Amino acid sequence: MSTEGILQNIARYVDLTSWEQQALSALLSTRTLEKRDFLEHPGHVCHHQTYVVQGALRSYLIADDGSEHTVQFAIEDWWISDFNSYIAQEPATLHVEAIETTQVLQLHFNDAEQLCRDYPRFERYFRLVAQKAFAFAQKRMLTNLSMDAETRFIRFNELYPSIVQRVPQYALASYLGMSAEFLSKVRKRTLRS
Amino acid sequence: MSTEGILQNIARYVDLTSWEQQALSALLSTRTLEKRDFLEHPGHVCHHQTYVVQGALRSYLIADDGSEHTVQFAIEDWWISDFNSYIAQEPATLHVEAIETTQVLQLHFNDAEQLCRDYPRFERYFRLVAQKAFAFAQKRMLTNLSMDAETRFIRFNELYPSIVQRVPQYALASYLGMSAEFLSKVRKRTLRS
DNA sequence: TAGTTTTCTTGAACCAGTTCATTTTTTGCC
DNA sequence: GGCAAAAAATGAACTGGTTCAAGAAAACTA
Repeated sequence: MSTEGILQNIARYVDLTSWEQQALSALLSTRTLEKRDFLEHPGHVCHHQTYVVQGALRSYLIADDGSEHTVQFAIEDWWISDFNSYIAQEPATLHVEAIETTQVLQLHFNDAEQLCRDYPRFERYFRLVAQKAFAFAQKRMLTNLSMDAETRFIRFNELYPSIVQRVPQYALASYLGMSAEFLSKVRKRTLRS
Repeated sequence: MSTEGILQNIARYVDLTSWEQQALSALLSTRTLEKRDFLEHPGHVCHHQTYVVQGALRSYLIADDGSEHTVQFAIEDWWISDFNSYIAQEPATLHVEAIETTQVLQLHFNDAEQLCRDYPRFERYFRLVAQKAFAFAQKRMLTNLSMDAETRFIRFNELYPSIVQRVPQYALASYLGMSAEFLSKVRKRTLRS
């Protein structure tokens, strides 16, 4: 099982002993998804946090009017879930779906909590990750509040060119808070000049 | 010094020993702000996390065109800061300003980190708080992506009526992602019916 | 490699929300 | 209580972005 990636990721935040590394590895389960397979569904409690080894996933809401709104993309080395469902262990509202063939590692909520209890370093790791995620979410909010659609696309394209390449445009549009048609026009405009 | 509130808040997440409670209390500093006083300024590193004992604060960005965008409100029993600046210890981009006379408790970044190292329960507390904050931020993002201005106001008014009462309307508008003028019209419409 | 499905593009009509300018109301303060 | 400053309301003109409908291009599938 390929846990090197995830262990390296964690090593950027905390130094795990090899015993701790083993404890984690023992709890991770591998899973492979084909494009359009779902990892989570609205109405079902999200029991796992999912780490992407290879591939790309996206979480999104389908609103009452049928429109889709992307909450998150996850490519290699990112965690994804319906996070609210995961931490509260309440029914999910989001879909988590594979954008391409994807290999993931999953950690069950109960196991993650147990790890945190048993080993302070895991508690620390998940604290630091959550804090970073929160800061990121606030930045995104601010970007959407303060910048127009074109600027939002240009920025995102600078920051995450690899996601722009790999993800369907309608999904990116719904992440950036504009219609797919408008993103198409914006791309034409900006990539021309 | 009035630390009962904050200790109760923490007790909702973890059980602190009285020794741990004392360790925290010793590190907290009280501060009183008048309306329009600033707690943080863009360009200065945000060294503290601030807990509101009594009063109301708001954090916001001033964009290049001079427009204000509210990131967060904090009333009694909430934490506030320029969170990105705080966790990365980088210069802030946000203002944190008192909306009314406000009494706060402040915890220095270094002290918070030390507490986390010394006492796993603090690490746990800050993990749980950060996770909840992240889930909240994702929900807010989704609300802004998927609902129109009027619905956003109605929802916010249902969830946080006390904030709607206490906060200037232009600040609320900039939090909800609409112009102050439009919020004024929306209010008229919805409060009439 | 033809046929099917999915995604992307394009243009025209439209509208939710903005902007600007002005007036009214509320708040604070000596 | 009276004056100044800040906040809220109001209306008219405008615009950034949406919606709808239709066609073109990619991407799968057999």
